[in-house]
Amino acid sequence: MASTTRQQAAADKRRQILDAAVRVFARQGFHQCRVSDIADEAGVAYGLVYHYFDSKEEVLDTLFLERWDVLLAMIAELDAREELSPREKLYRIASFIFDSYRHDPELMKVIIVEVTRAANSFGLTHLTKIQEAYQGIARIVERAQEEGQFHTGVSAEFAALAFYGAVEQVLTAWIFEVLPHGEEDFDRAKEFVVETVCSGLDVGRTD
Amino acid sequence: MASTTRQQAAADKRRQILDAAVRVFARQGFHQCRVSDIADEAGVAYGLVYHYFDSKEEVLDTLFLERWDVLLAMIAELDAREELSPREKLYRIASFIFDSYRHDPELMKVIIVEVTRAANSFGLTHLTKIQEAYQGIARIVERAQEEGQFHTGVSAEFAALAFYGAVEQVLTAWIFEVLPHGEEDFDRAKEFVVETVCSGLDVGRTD
DNA sequence: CGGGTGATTGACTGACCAGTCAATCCAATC
DNA sequence: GATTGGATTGACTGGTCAGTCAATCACCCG
Repeated sequence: MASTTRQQAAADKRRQILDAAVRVFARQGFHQCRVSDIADEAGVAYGLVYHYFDSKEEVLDTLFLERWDVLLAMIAELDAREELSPREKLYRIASFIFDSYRHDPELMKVIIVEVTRAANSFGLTHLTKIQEAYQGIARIVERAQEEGQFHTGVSAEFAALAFYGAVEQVLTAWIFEVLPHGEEDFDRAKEFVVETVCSGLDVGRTD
Repeated sequence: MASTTRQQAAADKRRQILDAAVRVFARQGFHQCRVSDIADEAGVAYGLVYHYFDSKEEVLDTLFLERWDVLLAMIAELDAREELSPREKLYRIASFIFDSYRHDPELMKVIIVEVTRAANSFGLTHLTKIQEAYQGIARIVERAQEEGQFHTGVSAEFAALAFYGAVEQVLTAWIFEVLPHGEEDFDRAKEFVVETVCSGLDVGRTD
């Protein structure tokens, strides 16, 4: 177990750097911070960051993928659950995303602001990964349309984009404090987004 | 009128620089391009950019505000039009934005990618302006709720965010070619976004 | 014309910072 | 207690660019 201790210590240091990076990226932004800021925040020498990562970008990269892959797995799993209504599926996706923010606002801020909404070179690197999320949502909508639970007047791709766009926009509003967000707002937001996308704003629905 | 000619020439040069900046920003991105790229594209000396603008950012600034102020005026004007249904009002806002893209995709790409979705220092500078758009849309929704045309189960702010988020997401998908966009897709997009937000995806509506 | 004012030029400077690297440390192993 | 190799250090380098500025140009007015 001796070597395990060594490996464990190394893995801990790596994580320590990643955690520090989240705080620094959230506070200053990816482009505005220096690698030395991350090292300082982690209480580690400058060069060590380059021992564990090839570049500054790879640090952000790692943070994004760690979390995004969980989302993708979650969407895929949801798609297969025949017993759930499409509305319930969308509700769970919205829940997952909003709860991710509730649980770790700094990490979600970094992911949304520096990757998902970042149209610069970096955002493009992960375009495929981001698209996978849209496509997963679109598949859920499509299936609901085939089964007659959603009407077919709107293409599934558009619907997925609209749903995801609404979620991200609310999150962005929270991140930049354009919209207040107390503890109860998280659950309201889930309901609201799903309600809007599924039932719309018009009066005269059954619901 | 001699001095007018002089002034006119100067104004033309300024515009020439702005137009070049749109192309360069759209092609390379704000942070990725150098001021010399703008000057070269405009066929003008490096220093002249600084004769007409205080900084690289002021160039982007100017491009954004020129267009965004038109949008804000349009929303405000729409809000006052008693005879239009809320659905029609939202349709016109979506139309304005999508048509702006159709008419000048490079400019809209710059505005969306480098300002509206740019959460970095620059996006924050214009947060207030961007918020004004949300608030304008929210006012339209609110008014529709008061008059019983929209149900009150969703707060007007959330609805506005969802609507704008959906529009921006579709635009972003076009910009990054995640979604194809032939000439007929513009009109489809307007319908789809408004349909989704107003009537929702559920079956069993009157419409 | 001649002087003045604003337009135009582009070389240069100063600051910044990602990534490198040679040196040092230290824990595990024999 | 000597050896080895990964972990750790931080000074340094090389390249990039925004913004400055002194010089030059061209139009206009008296």
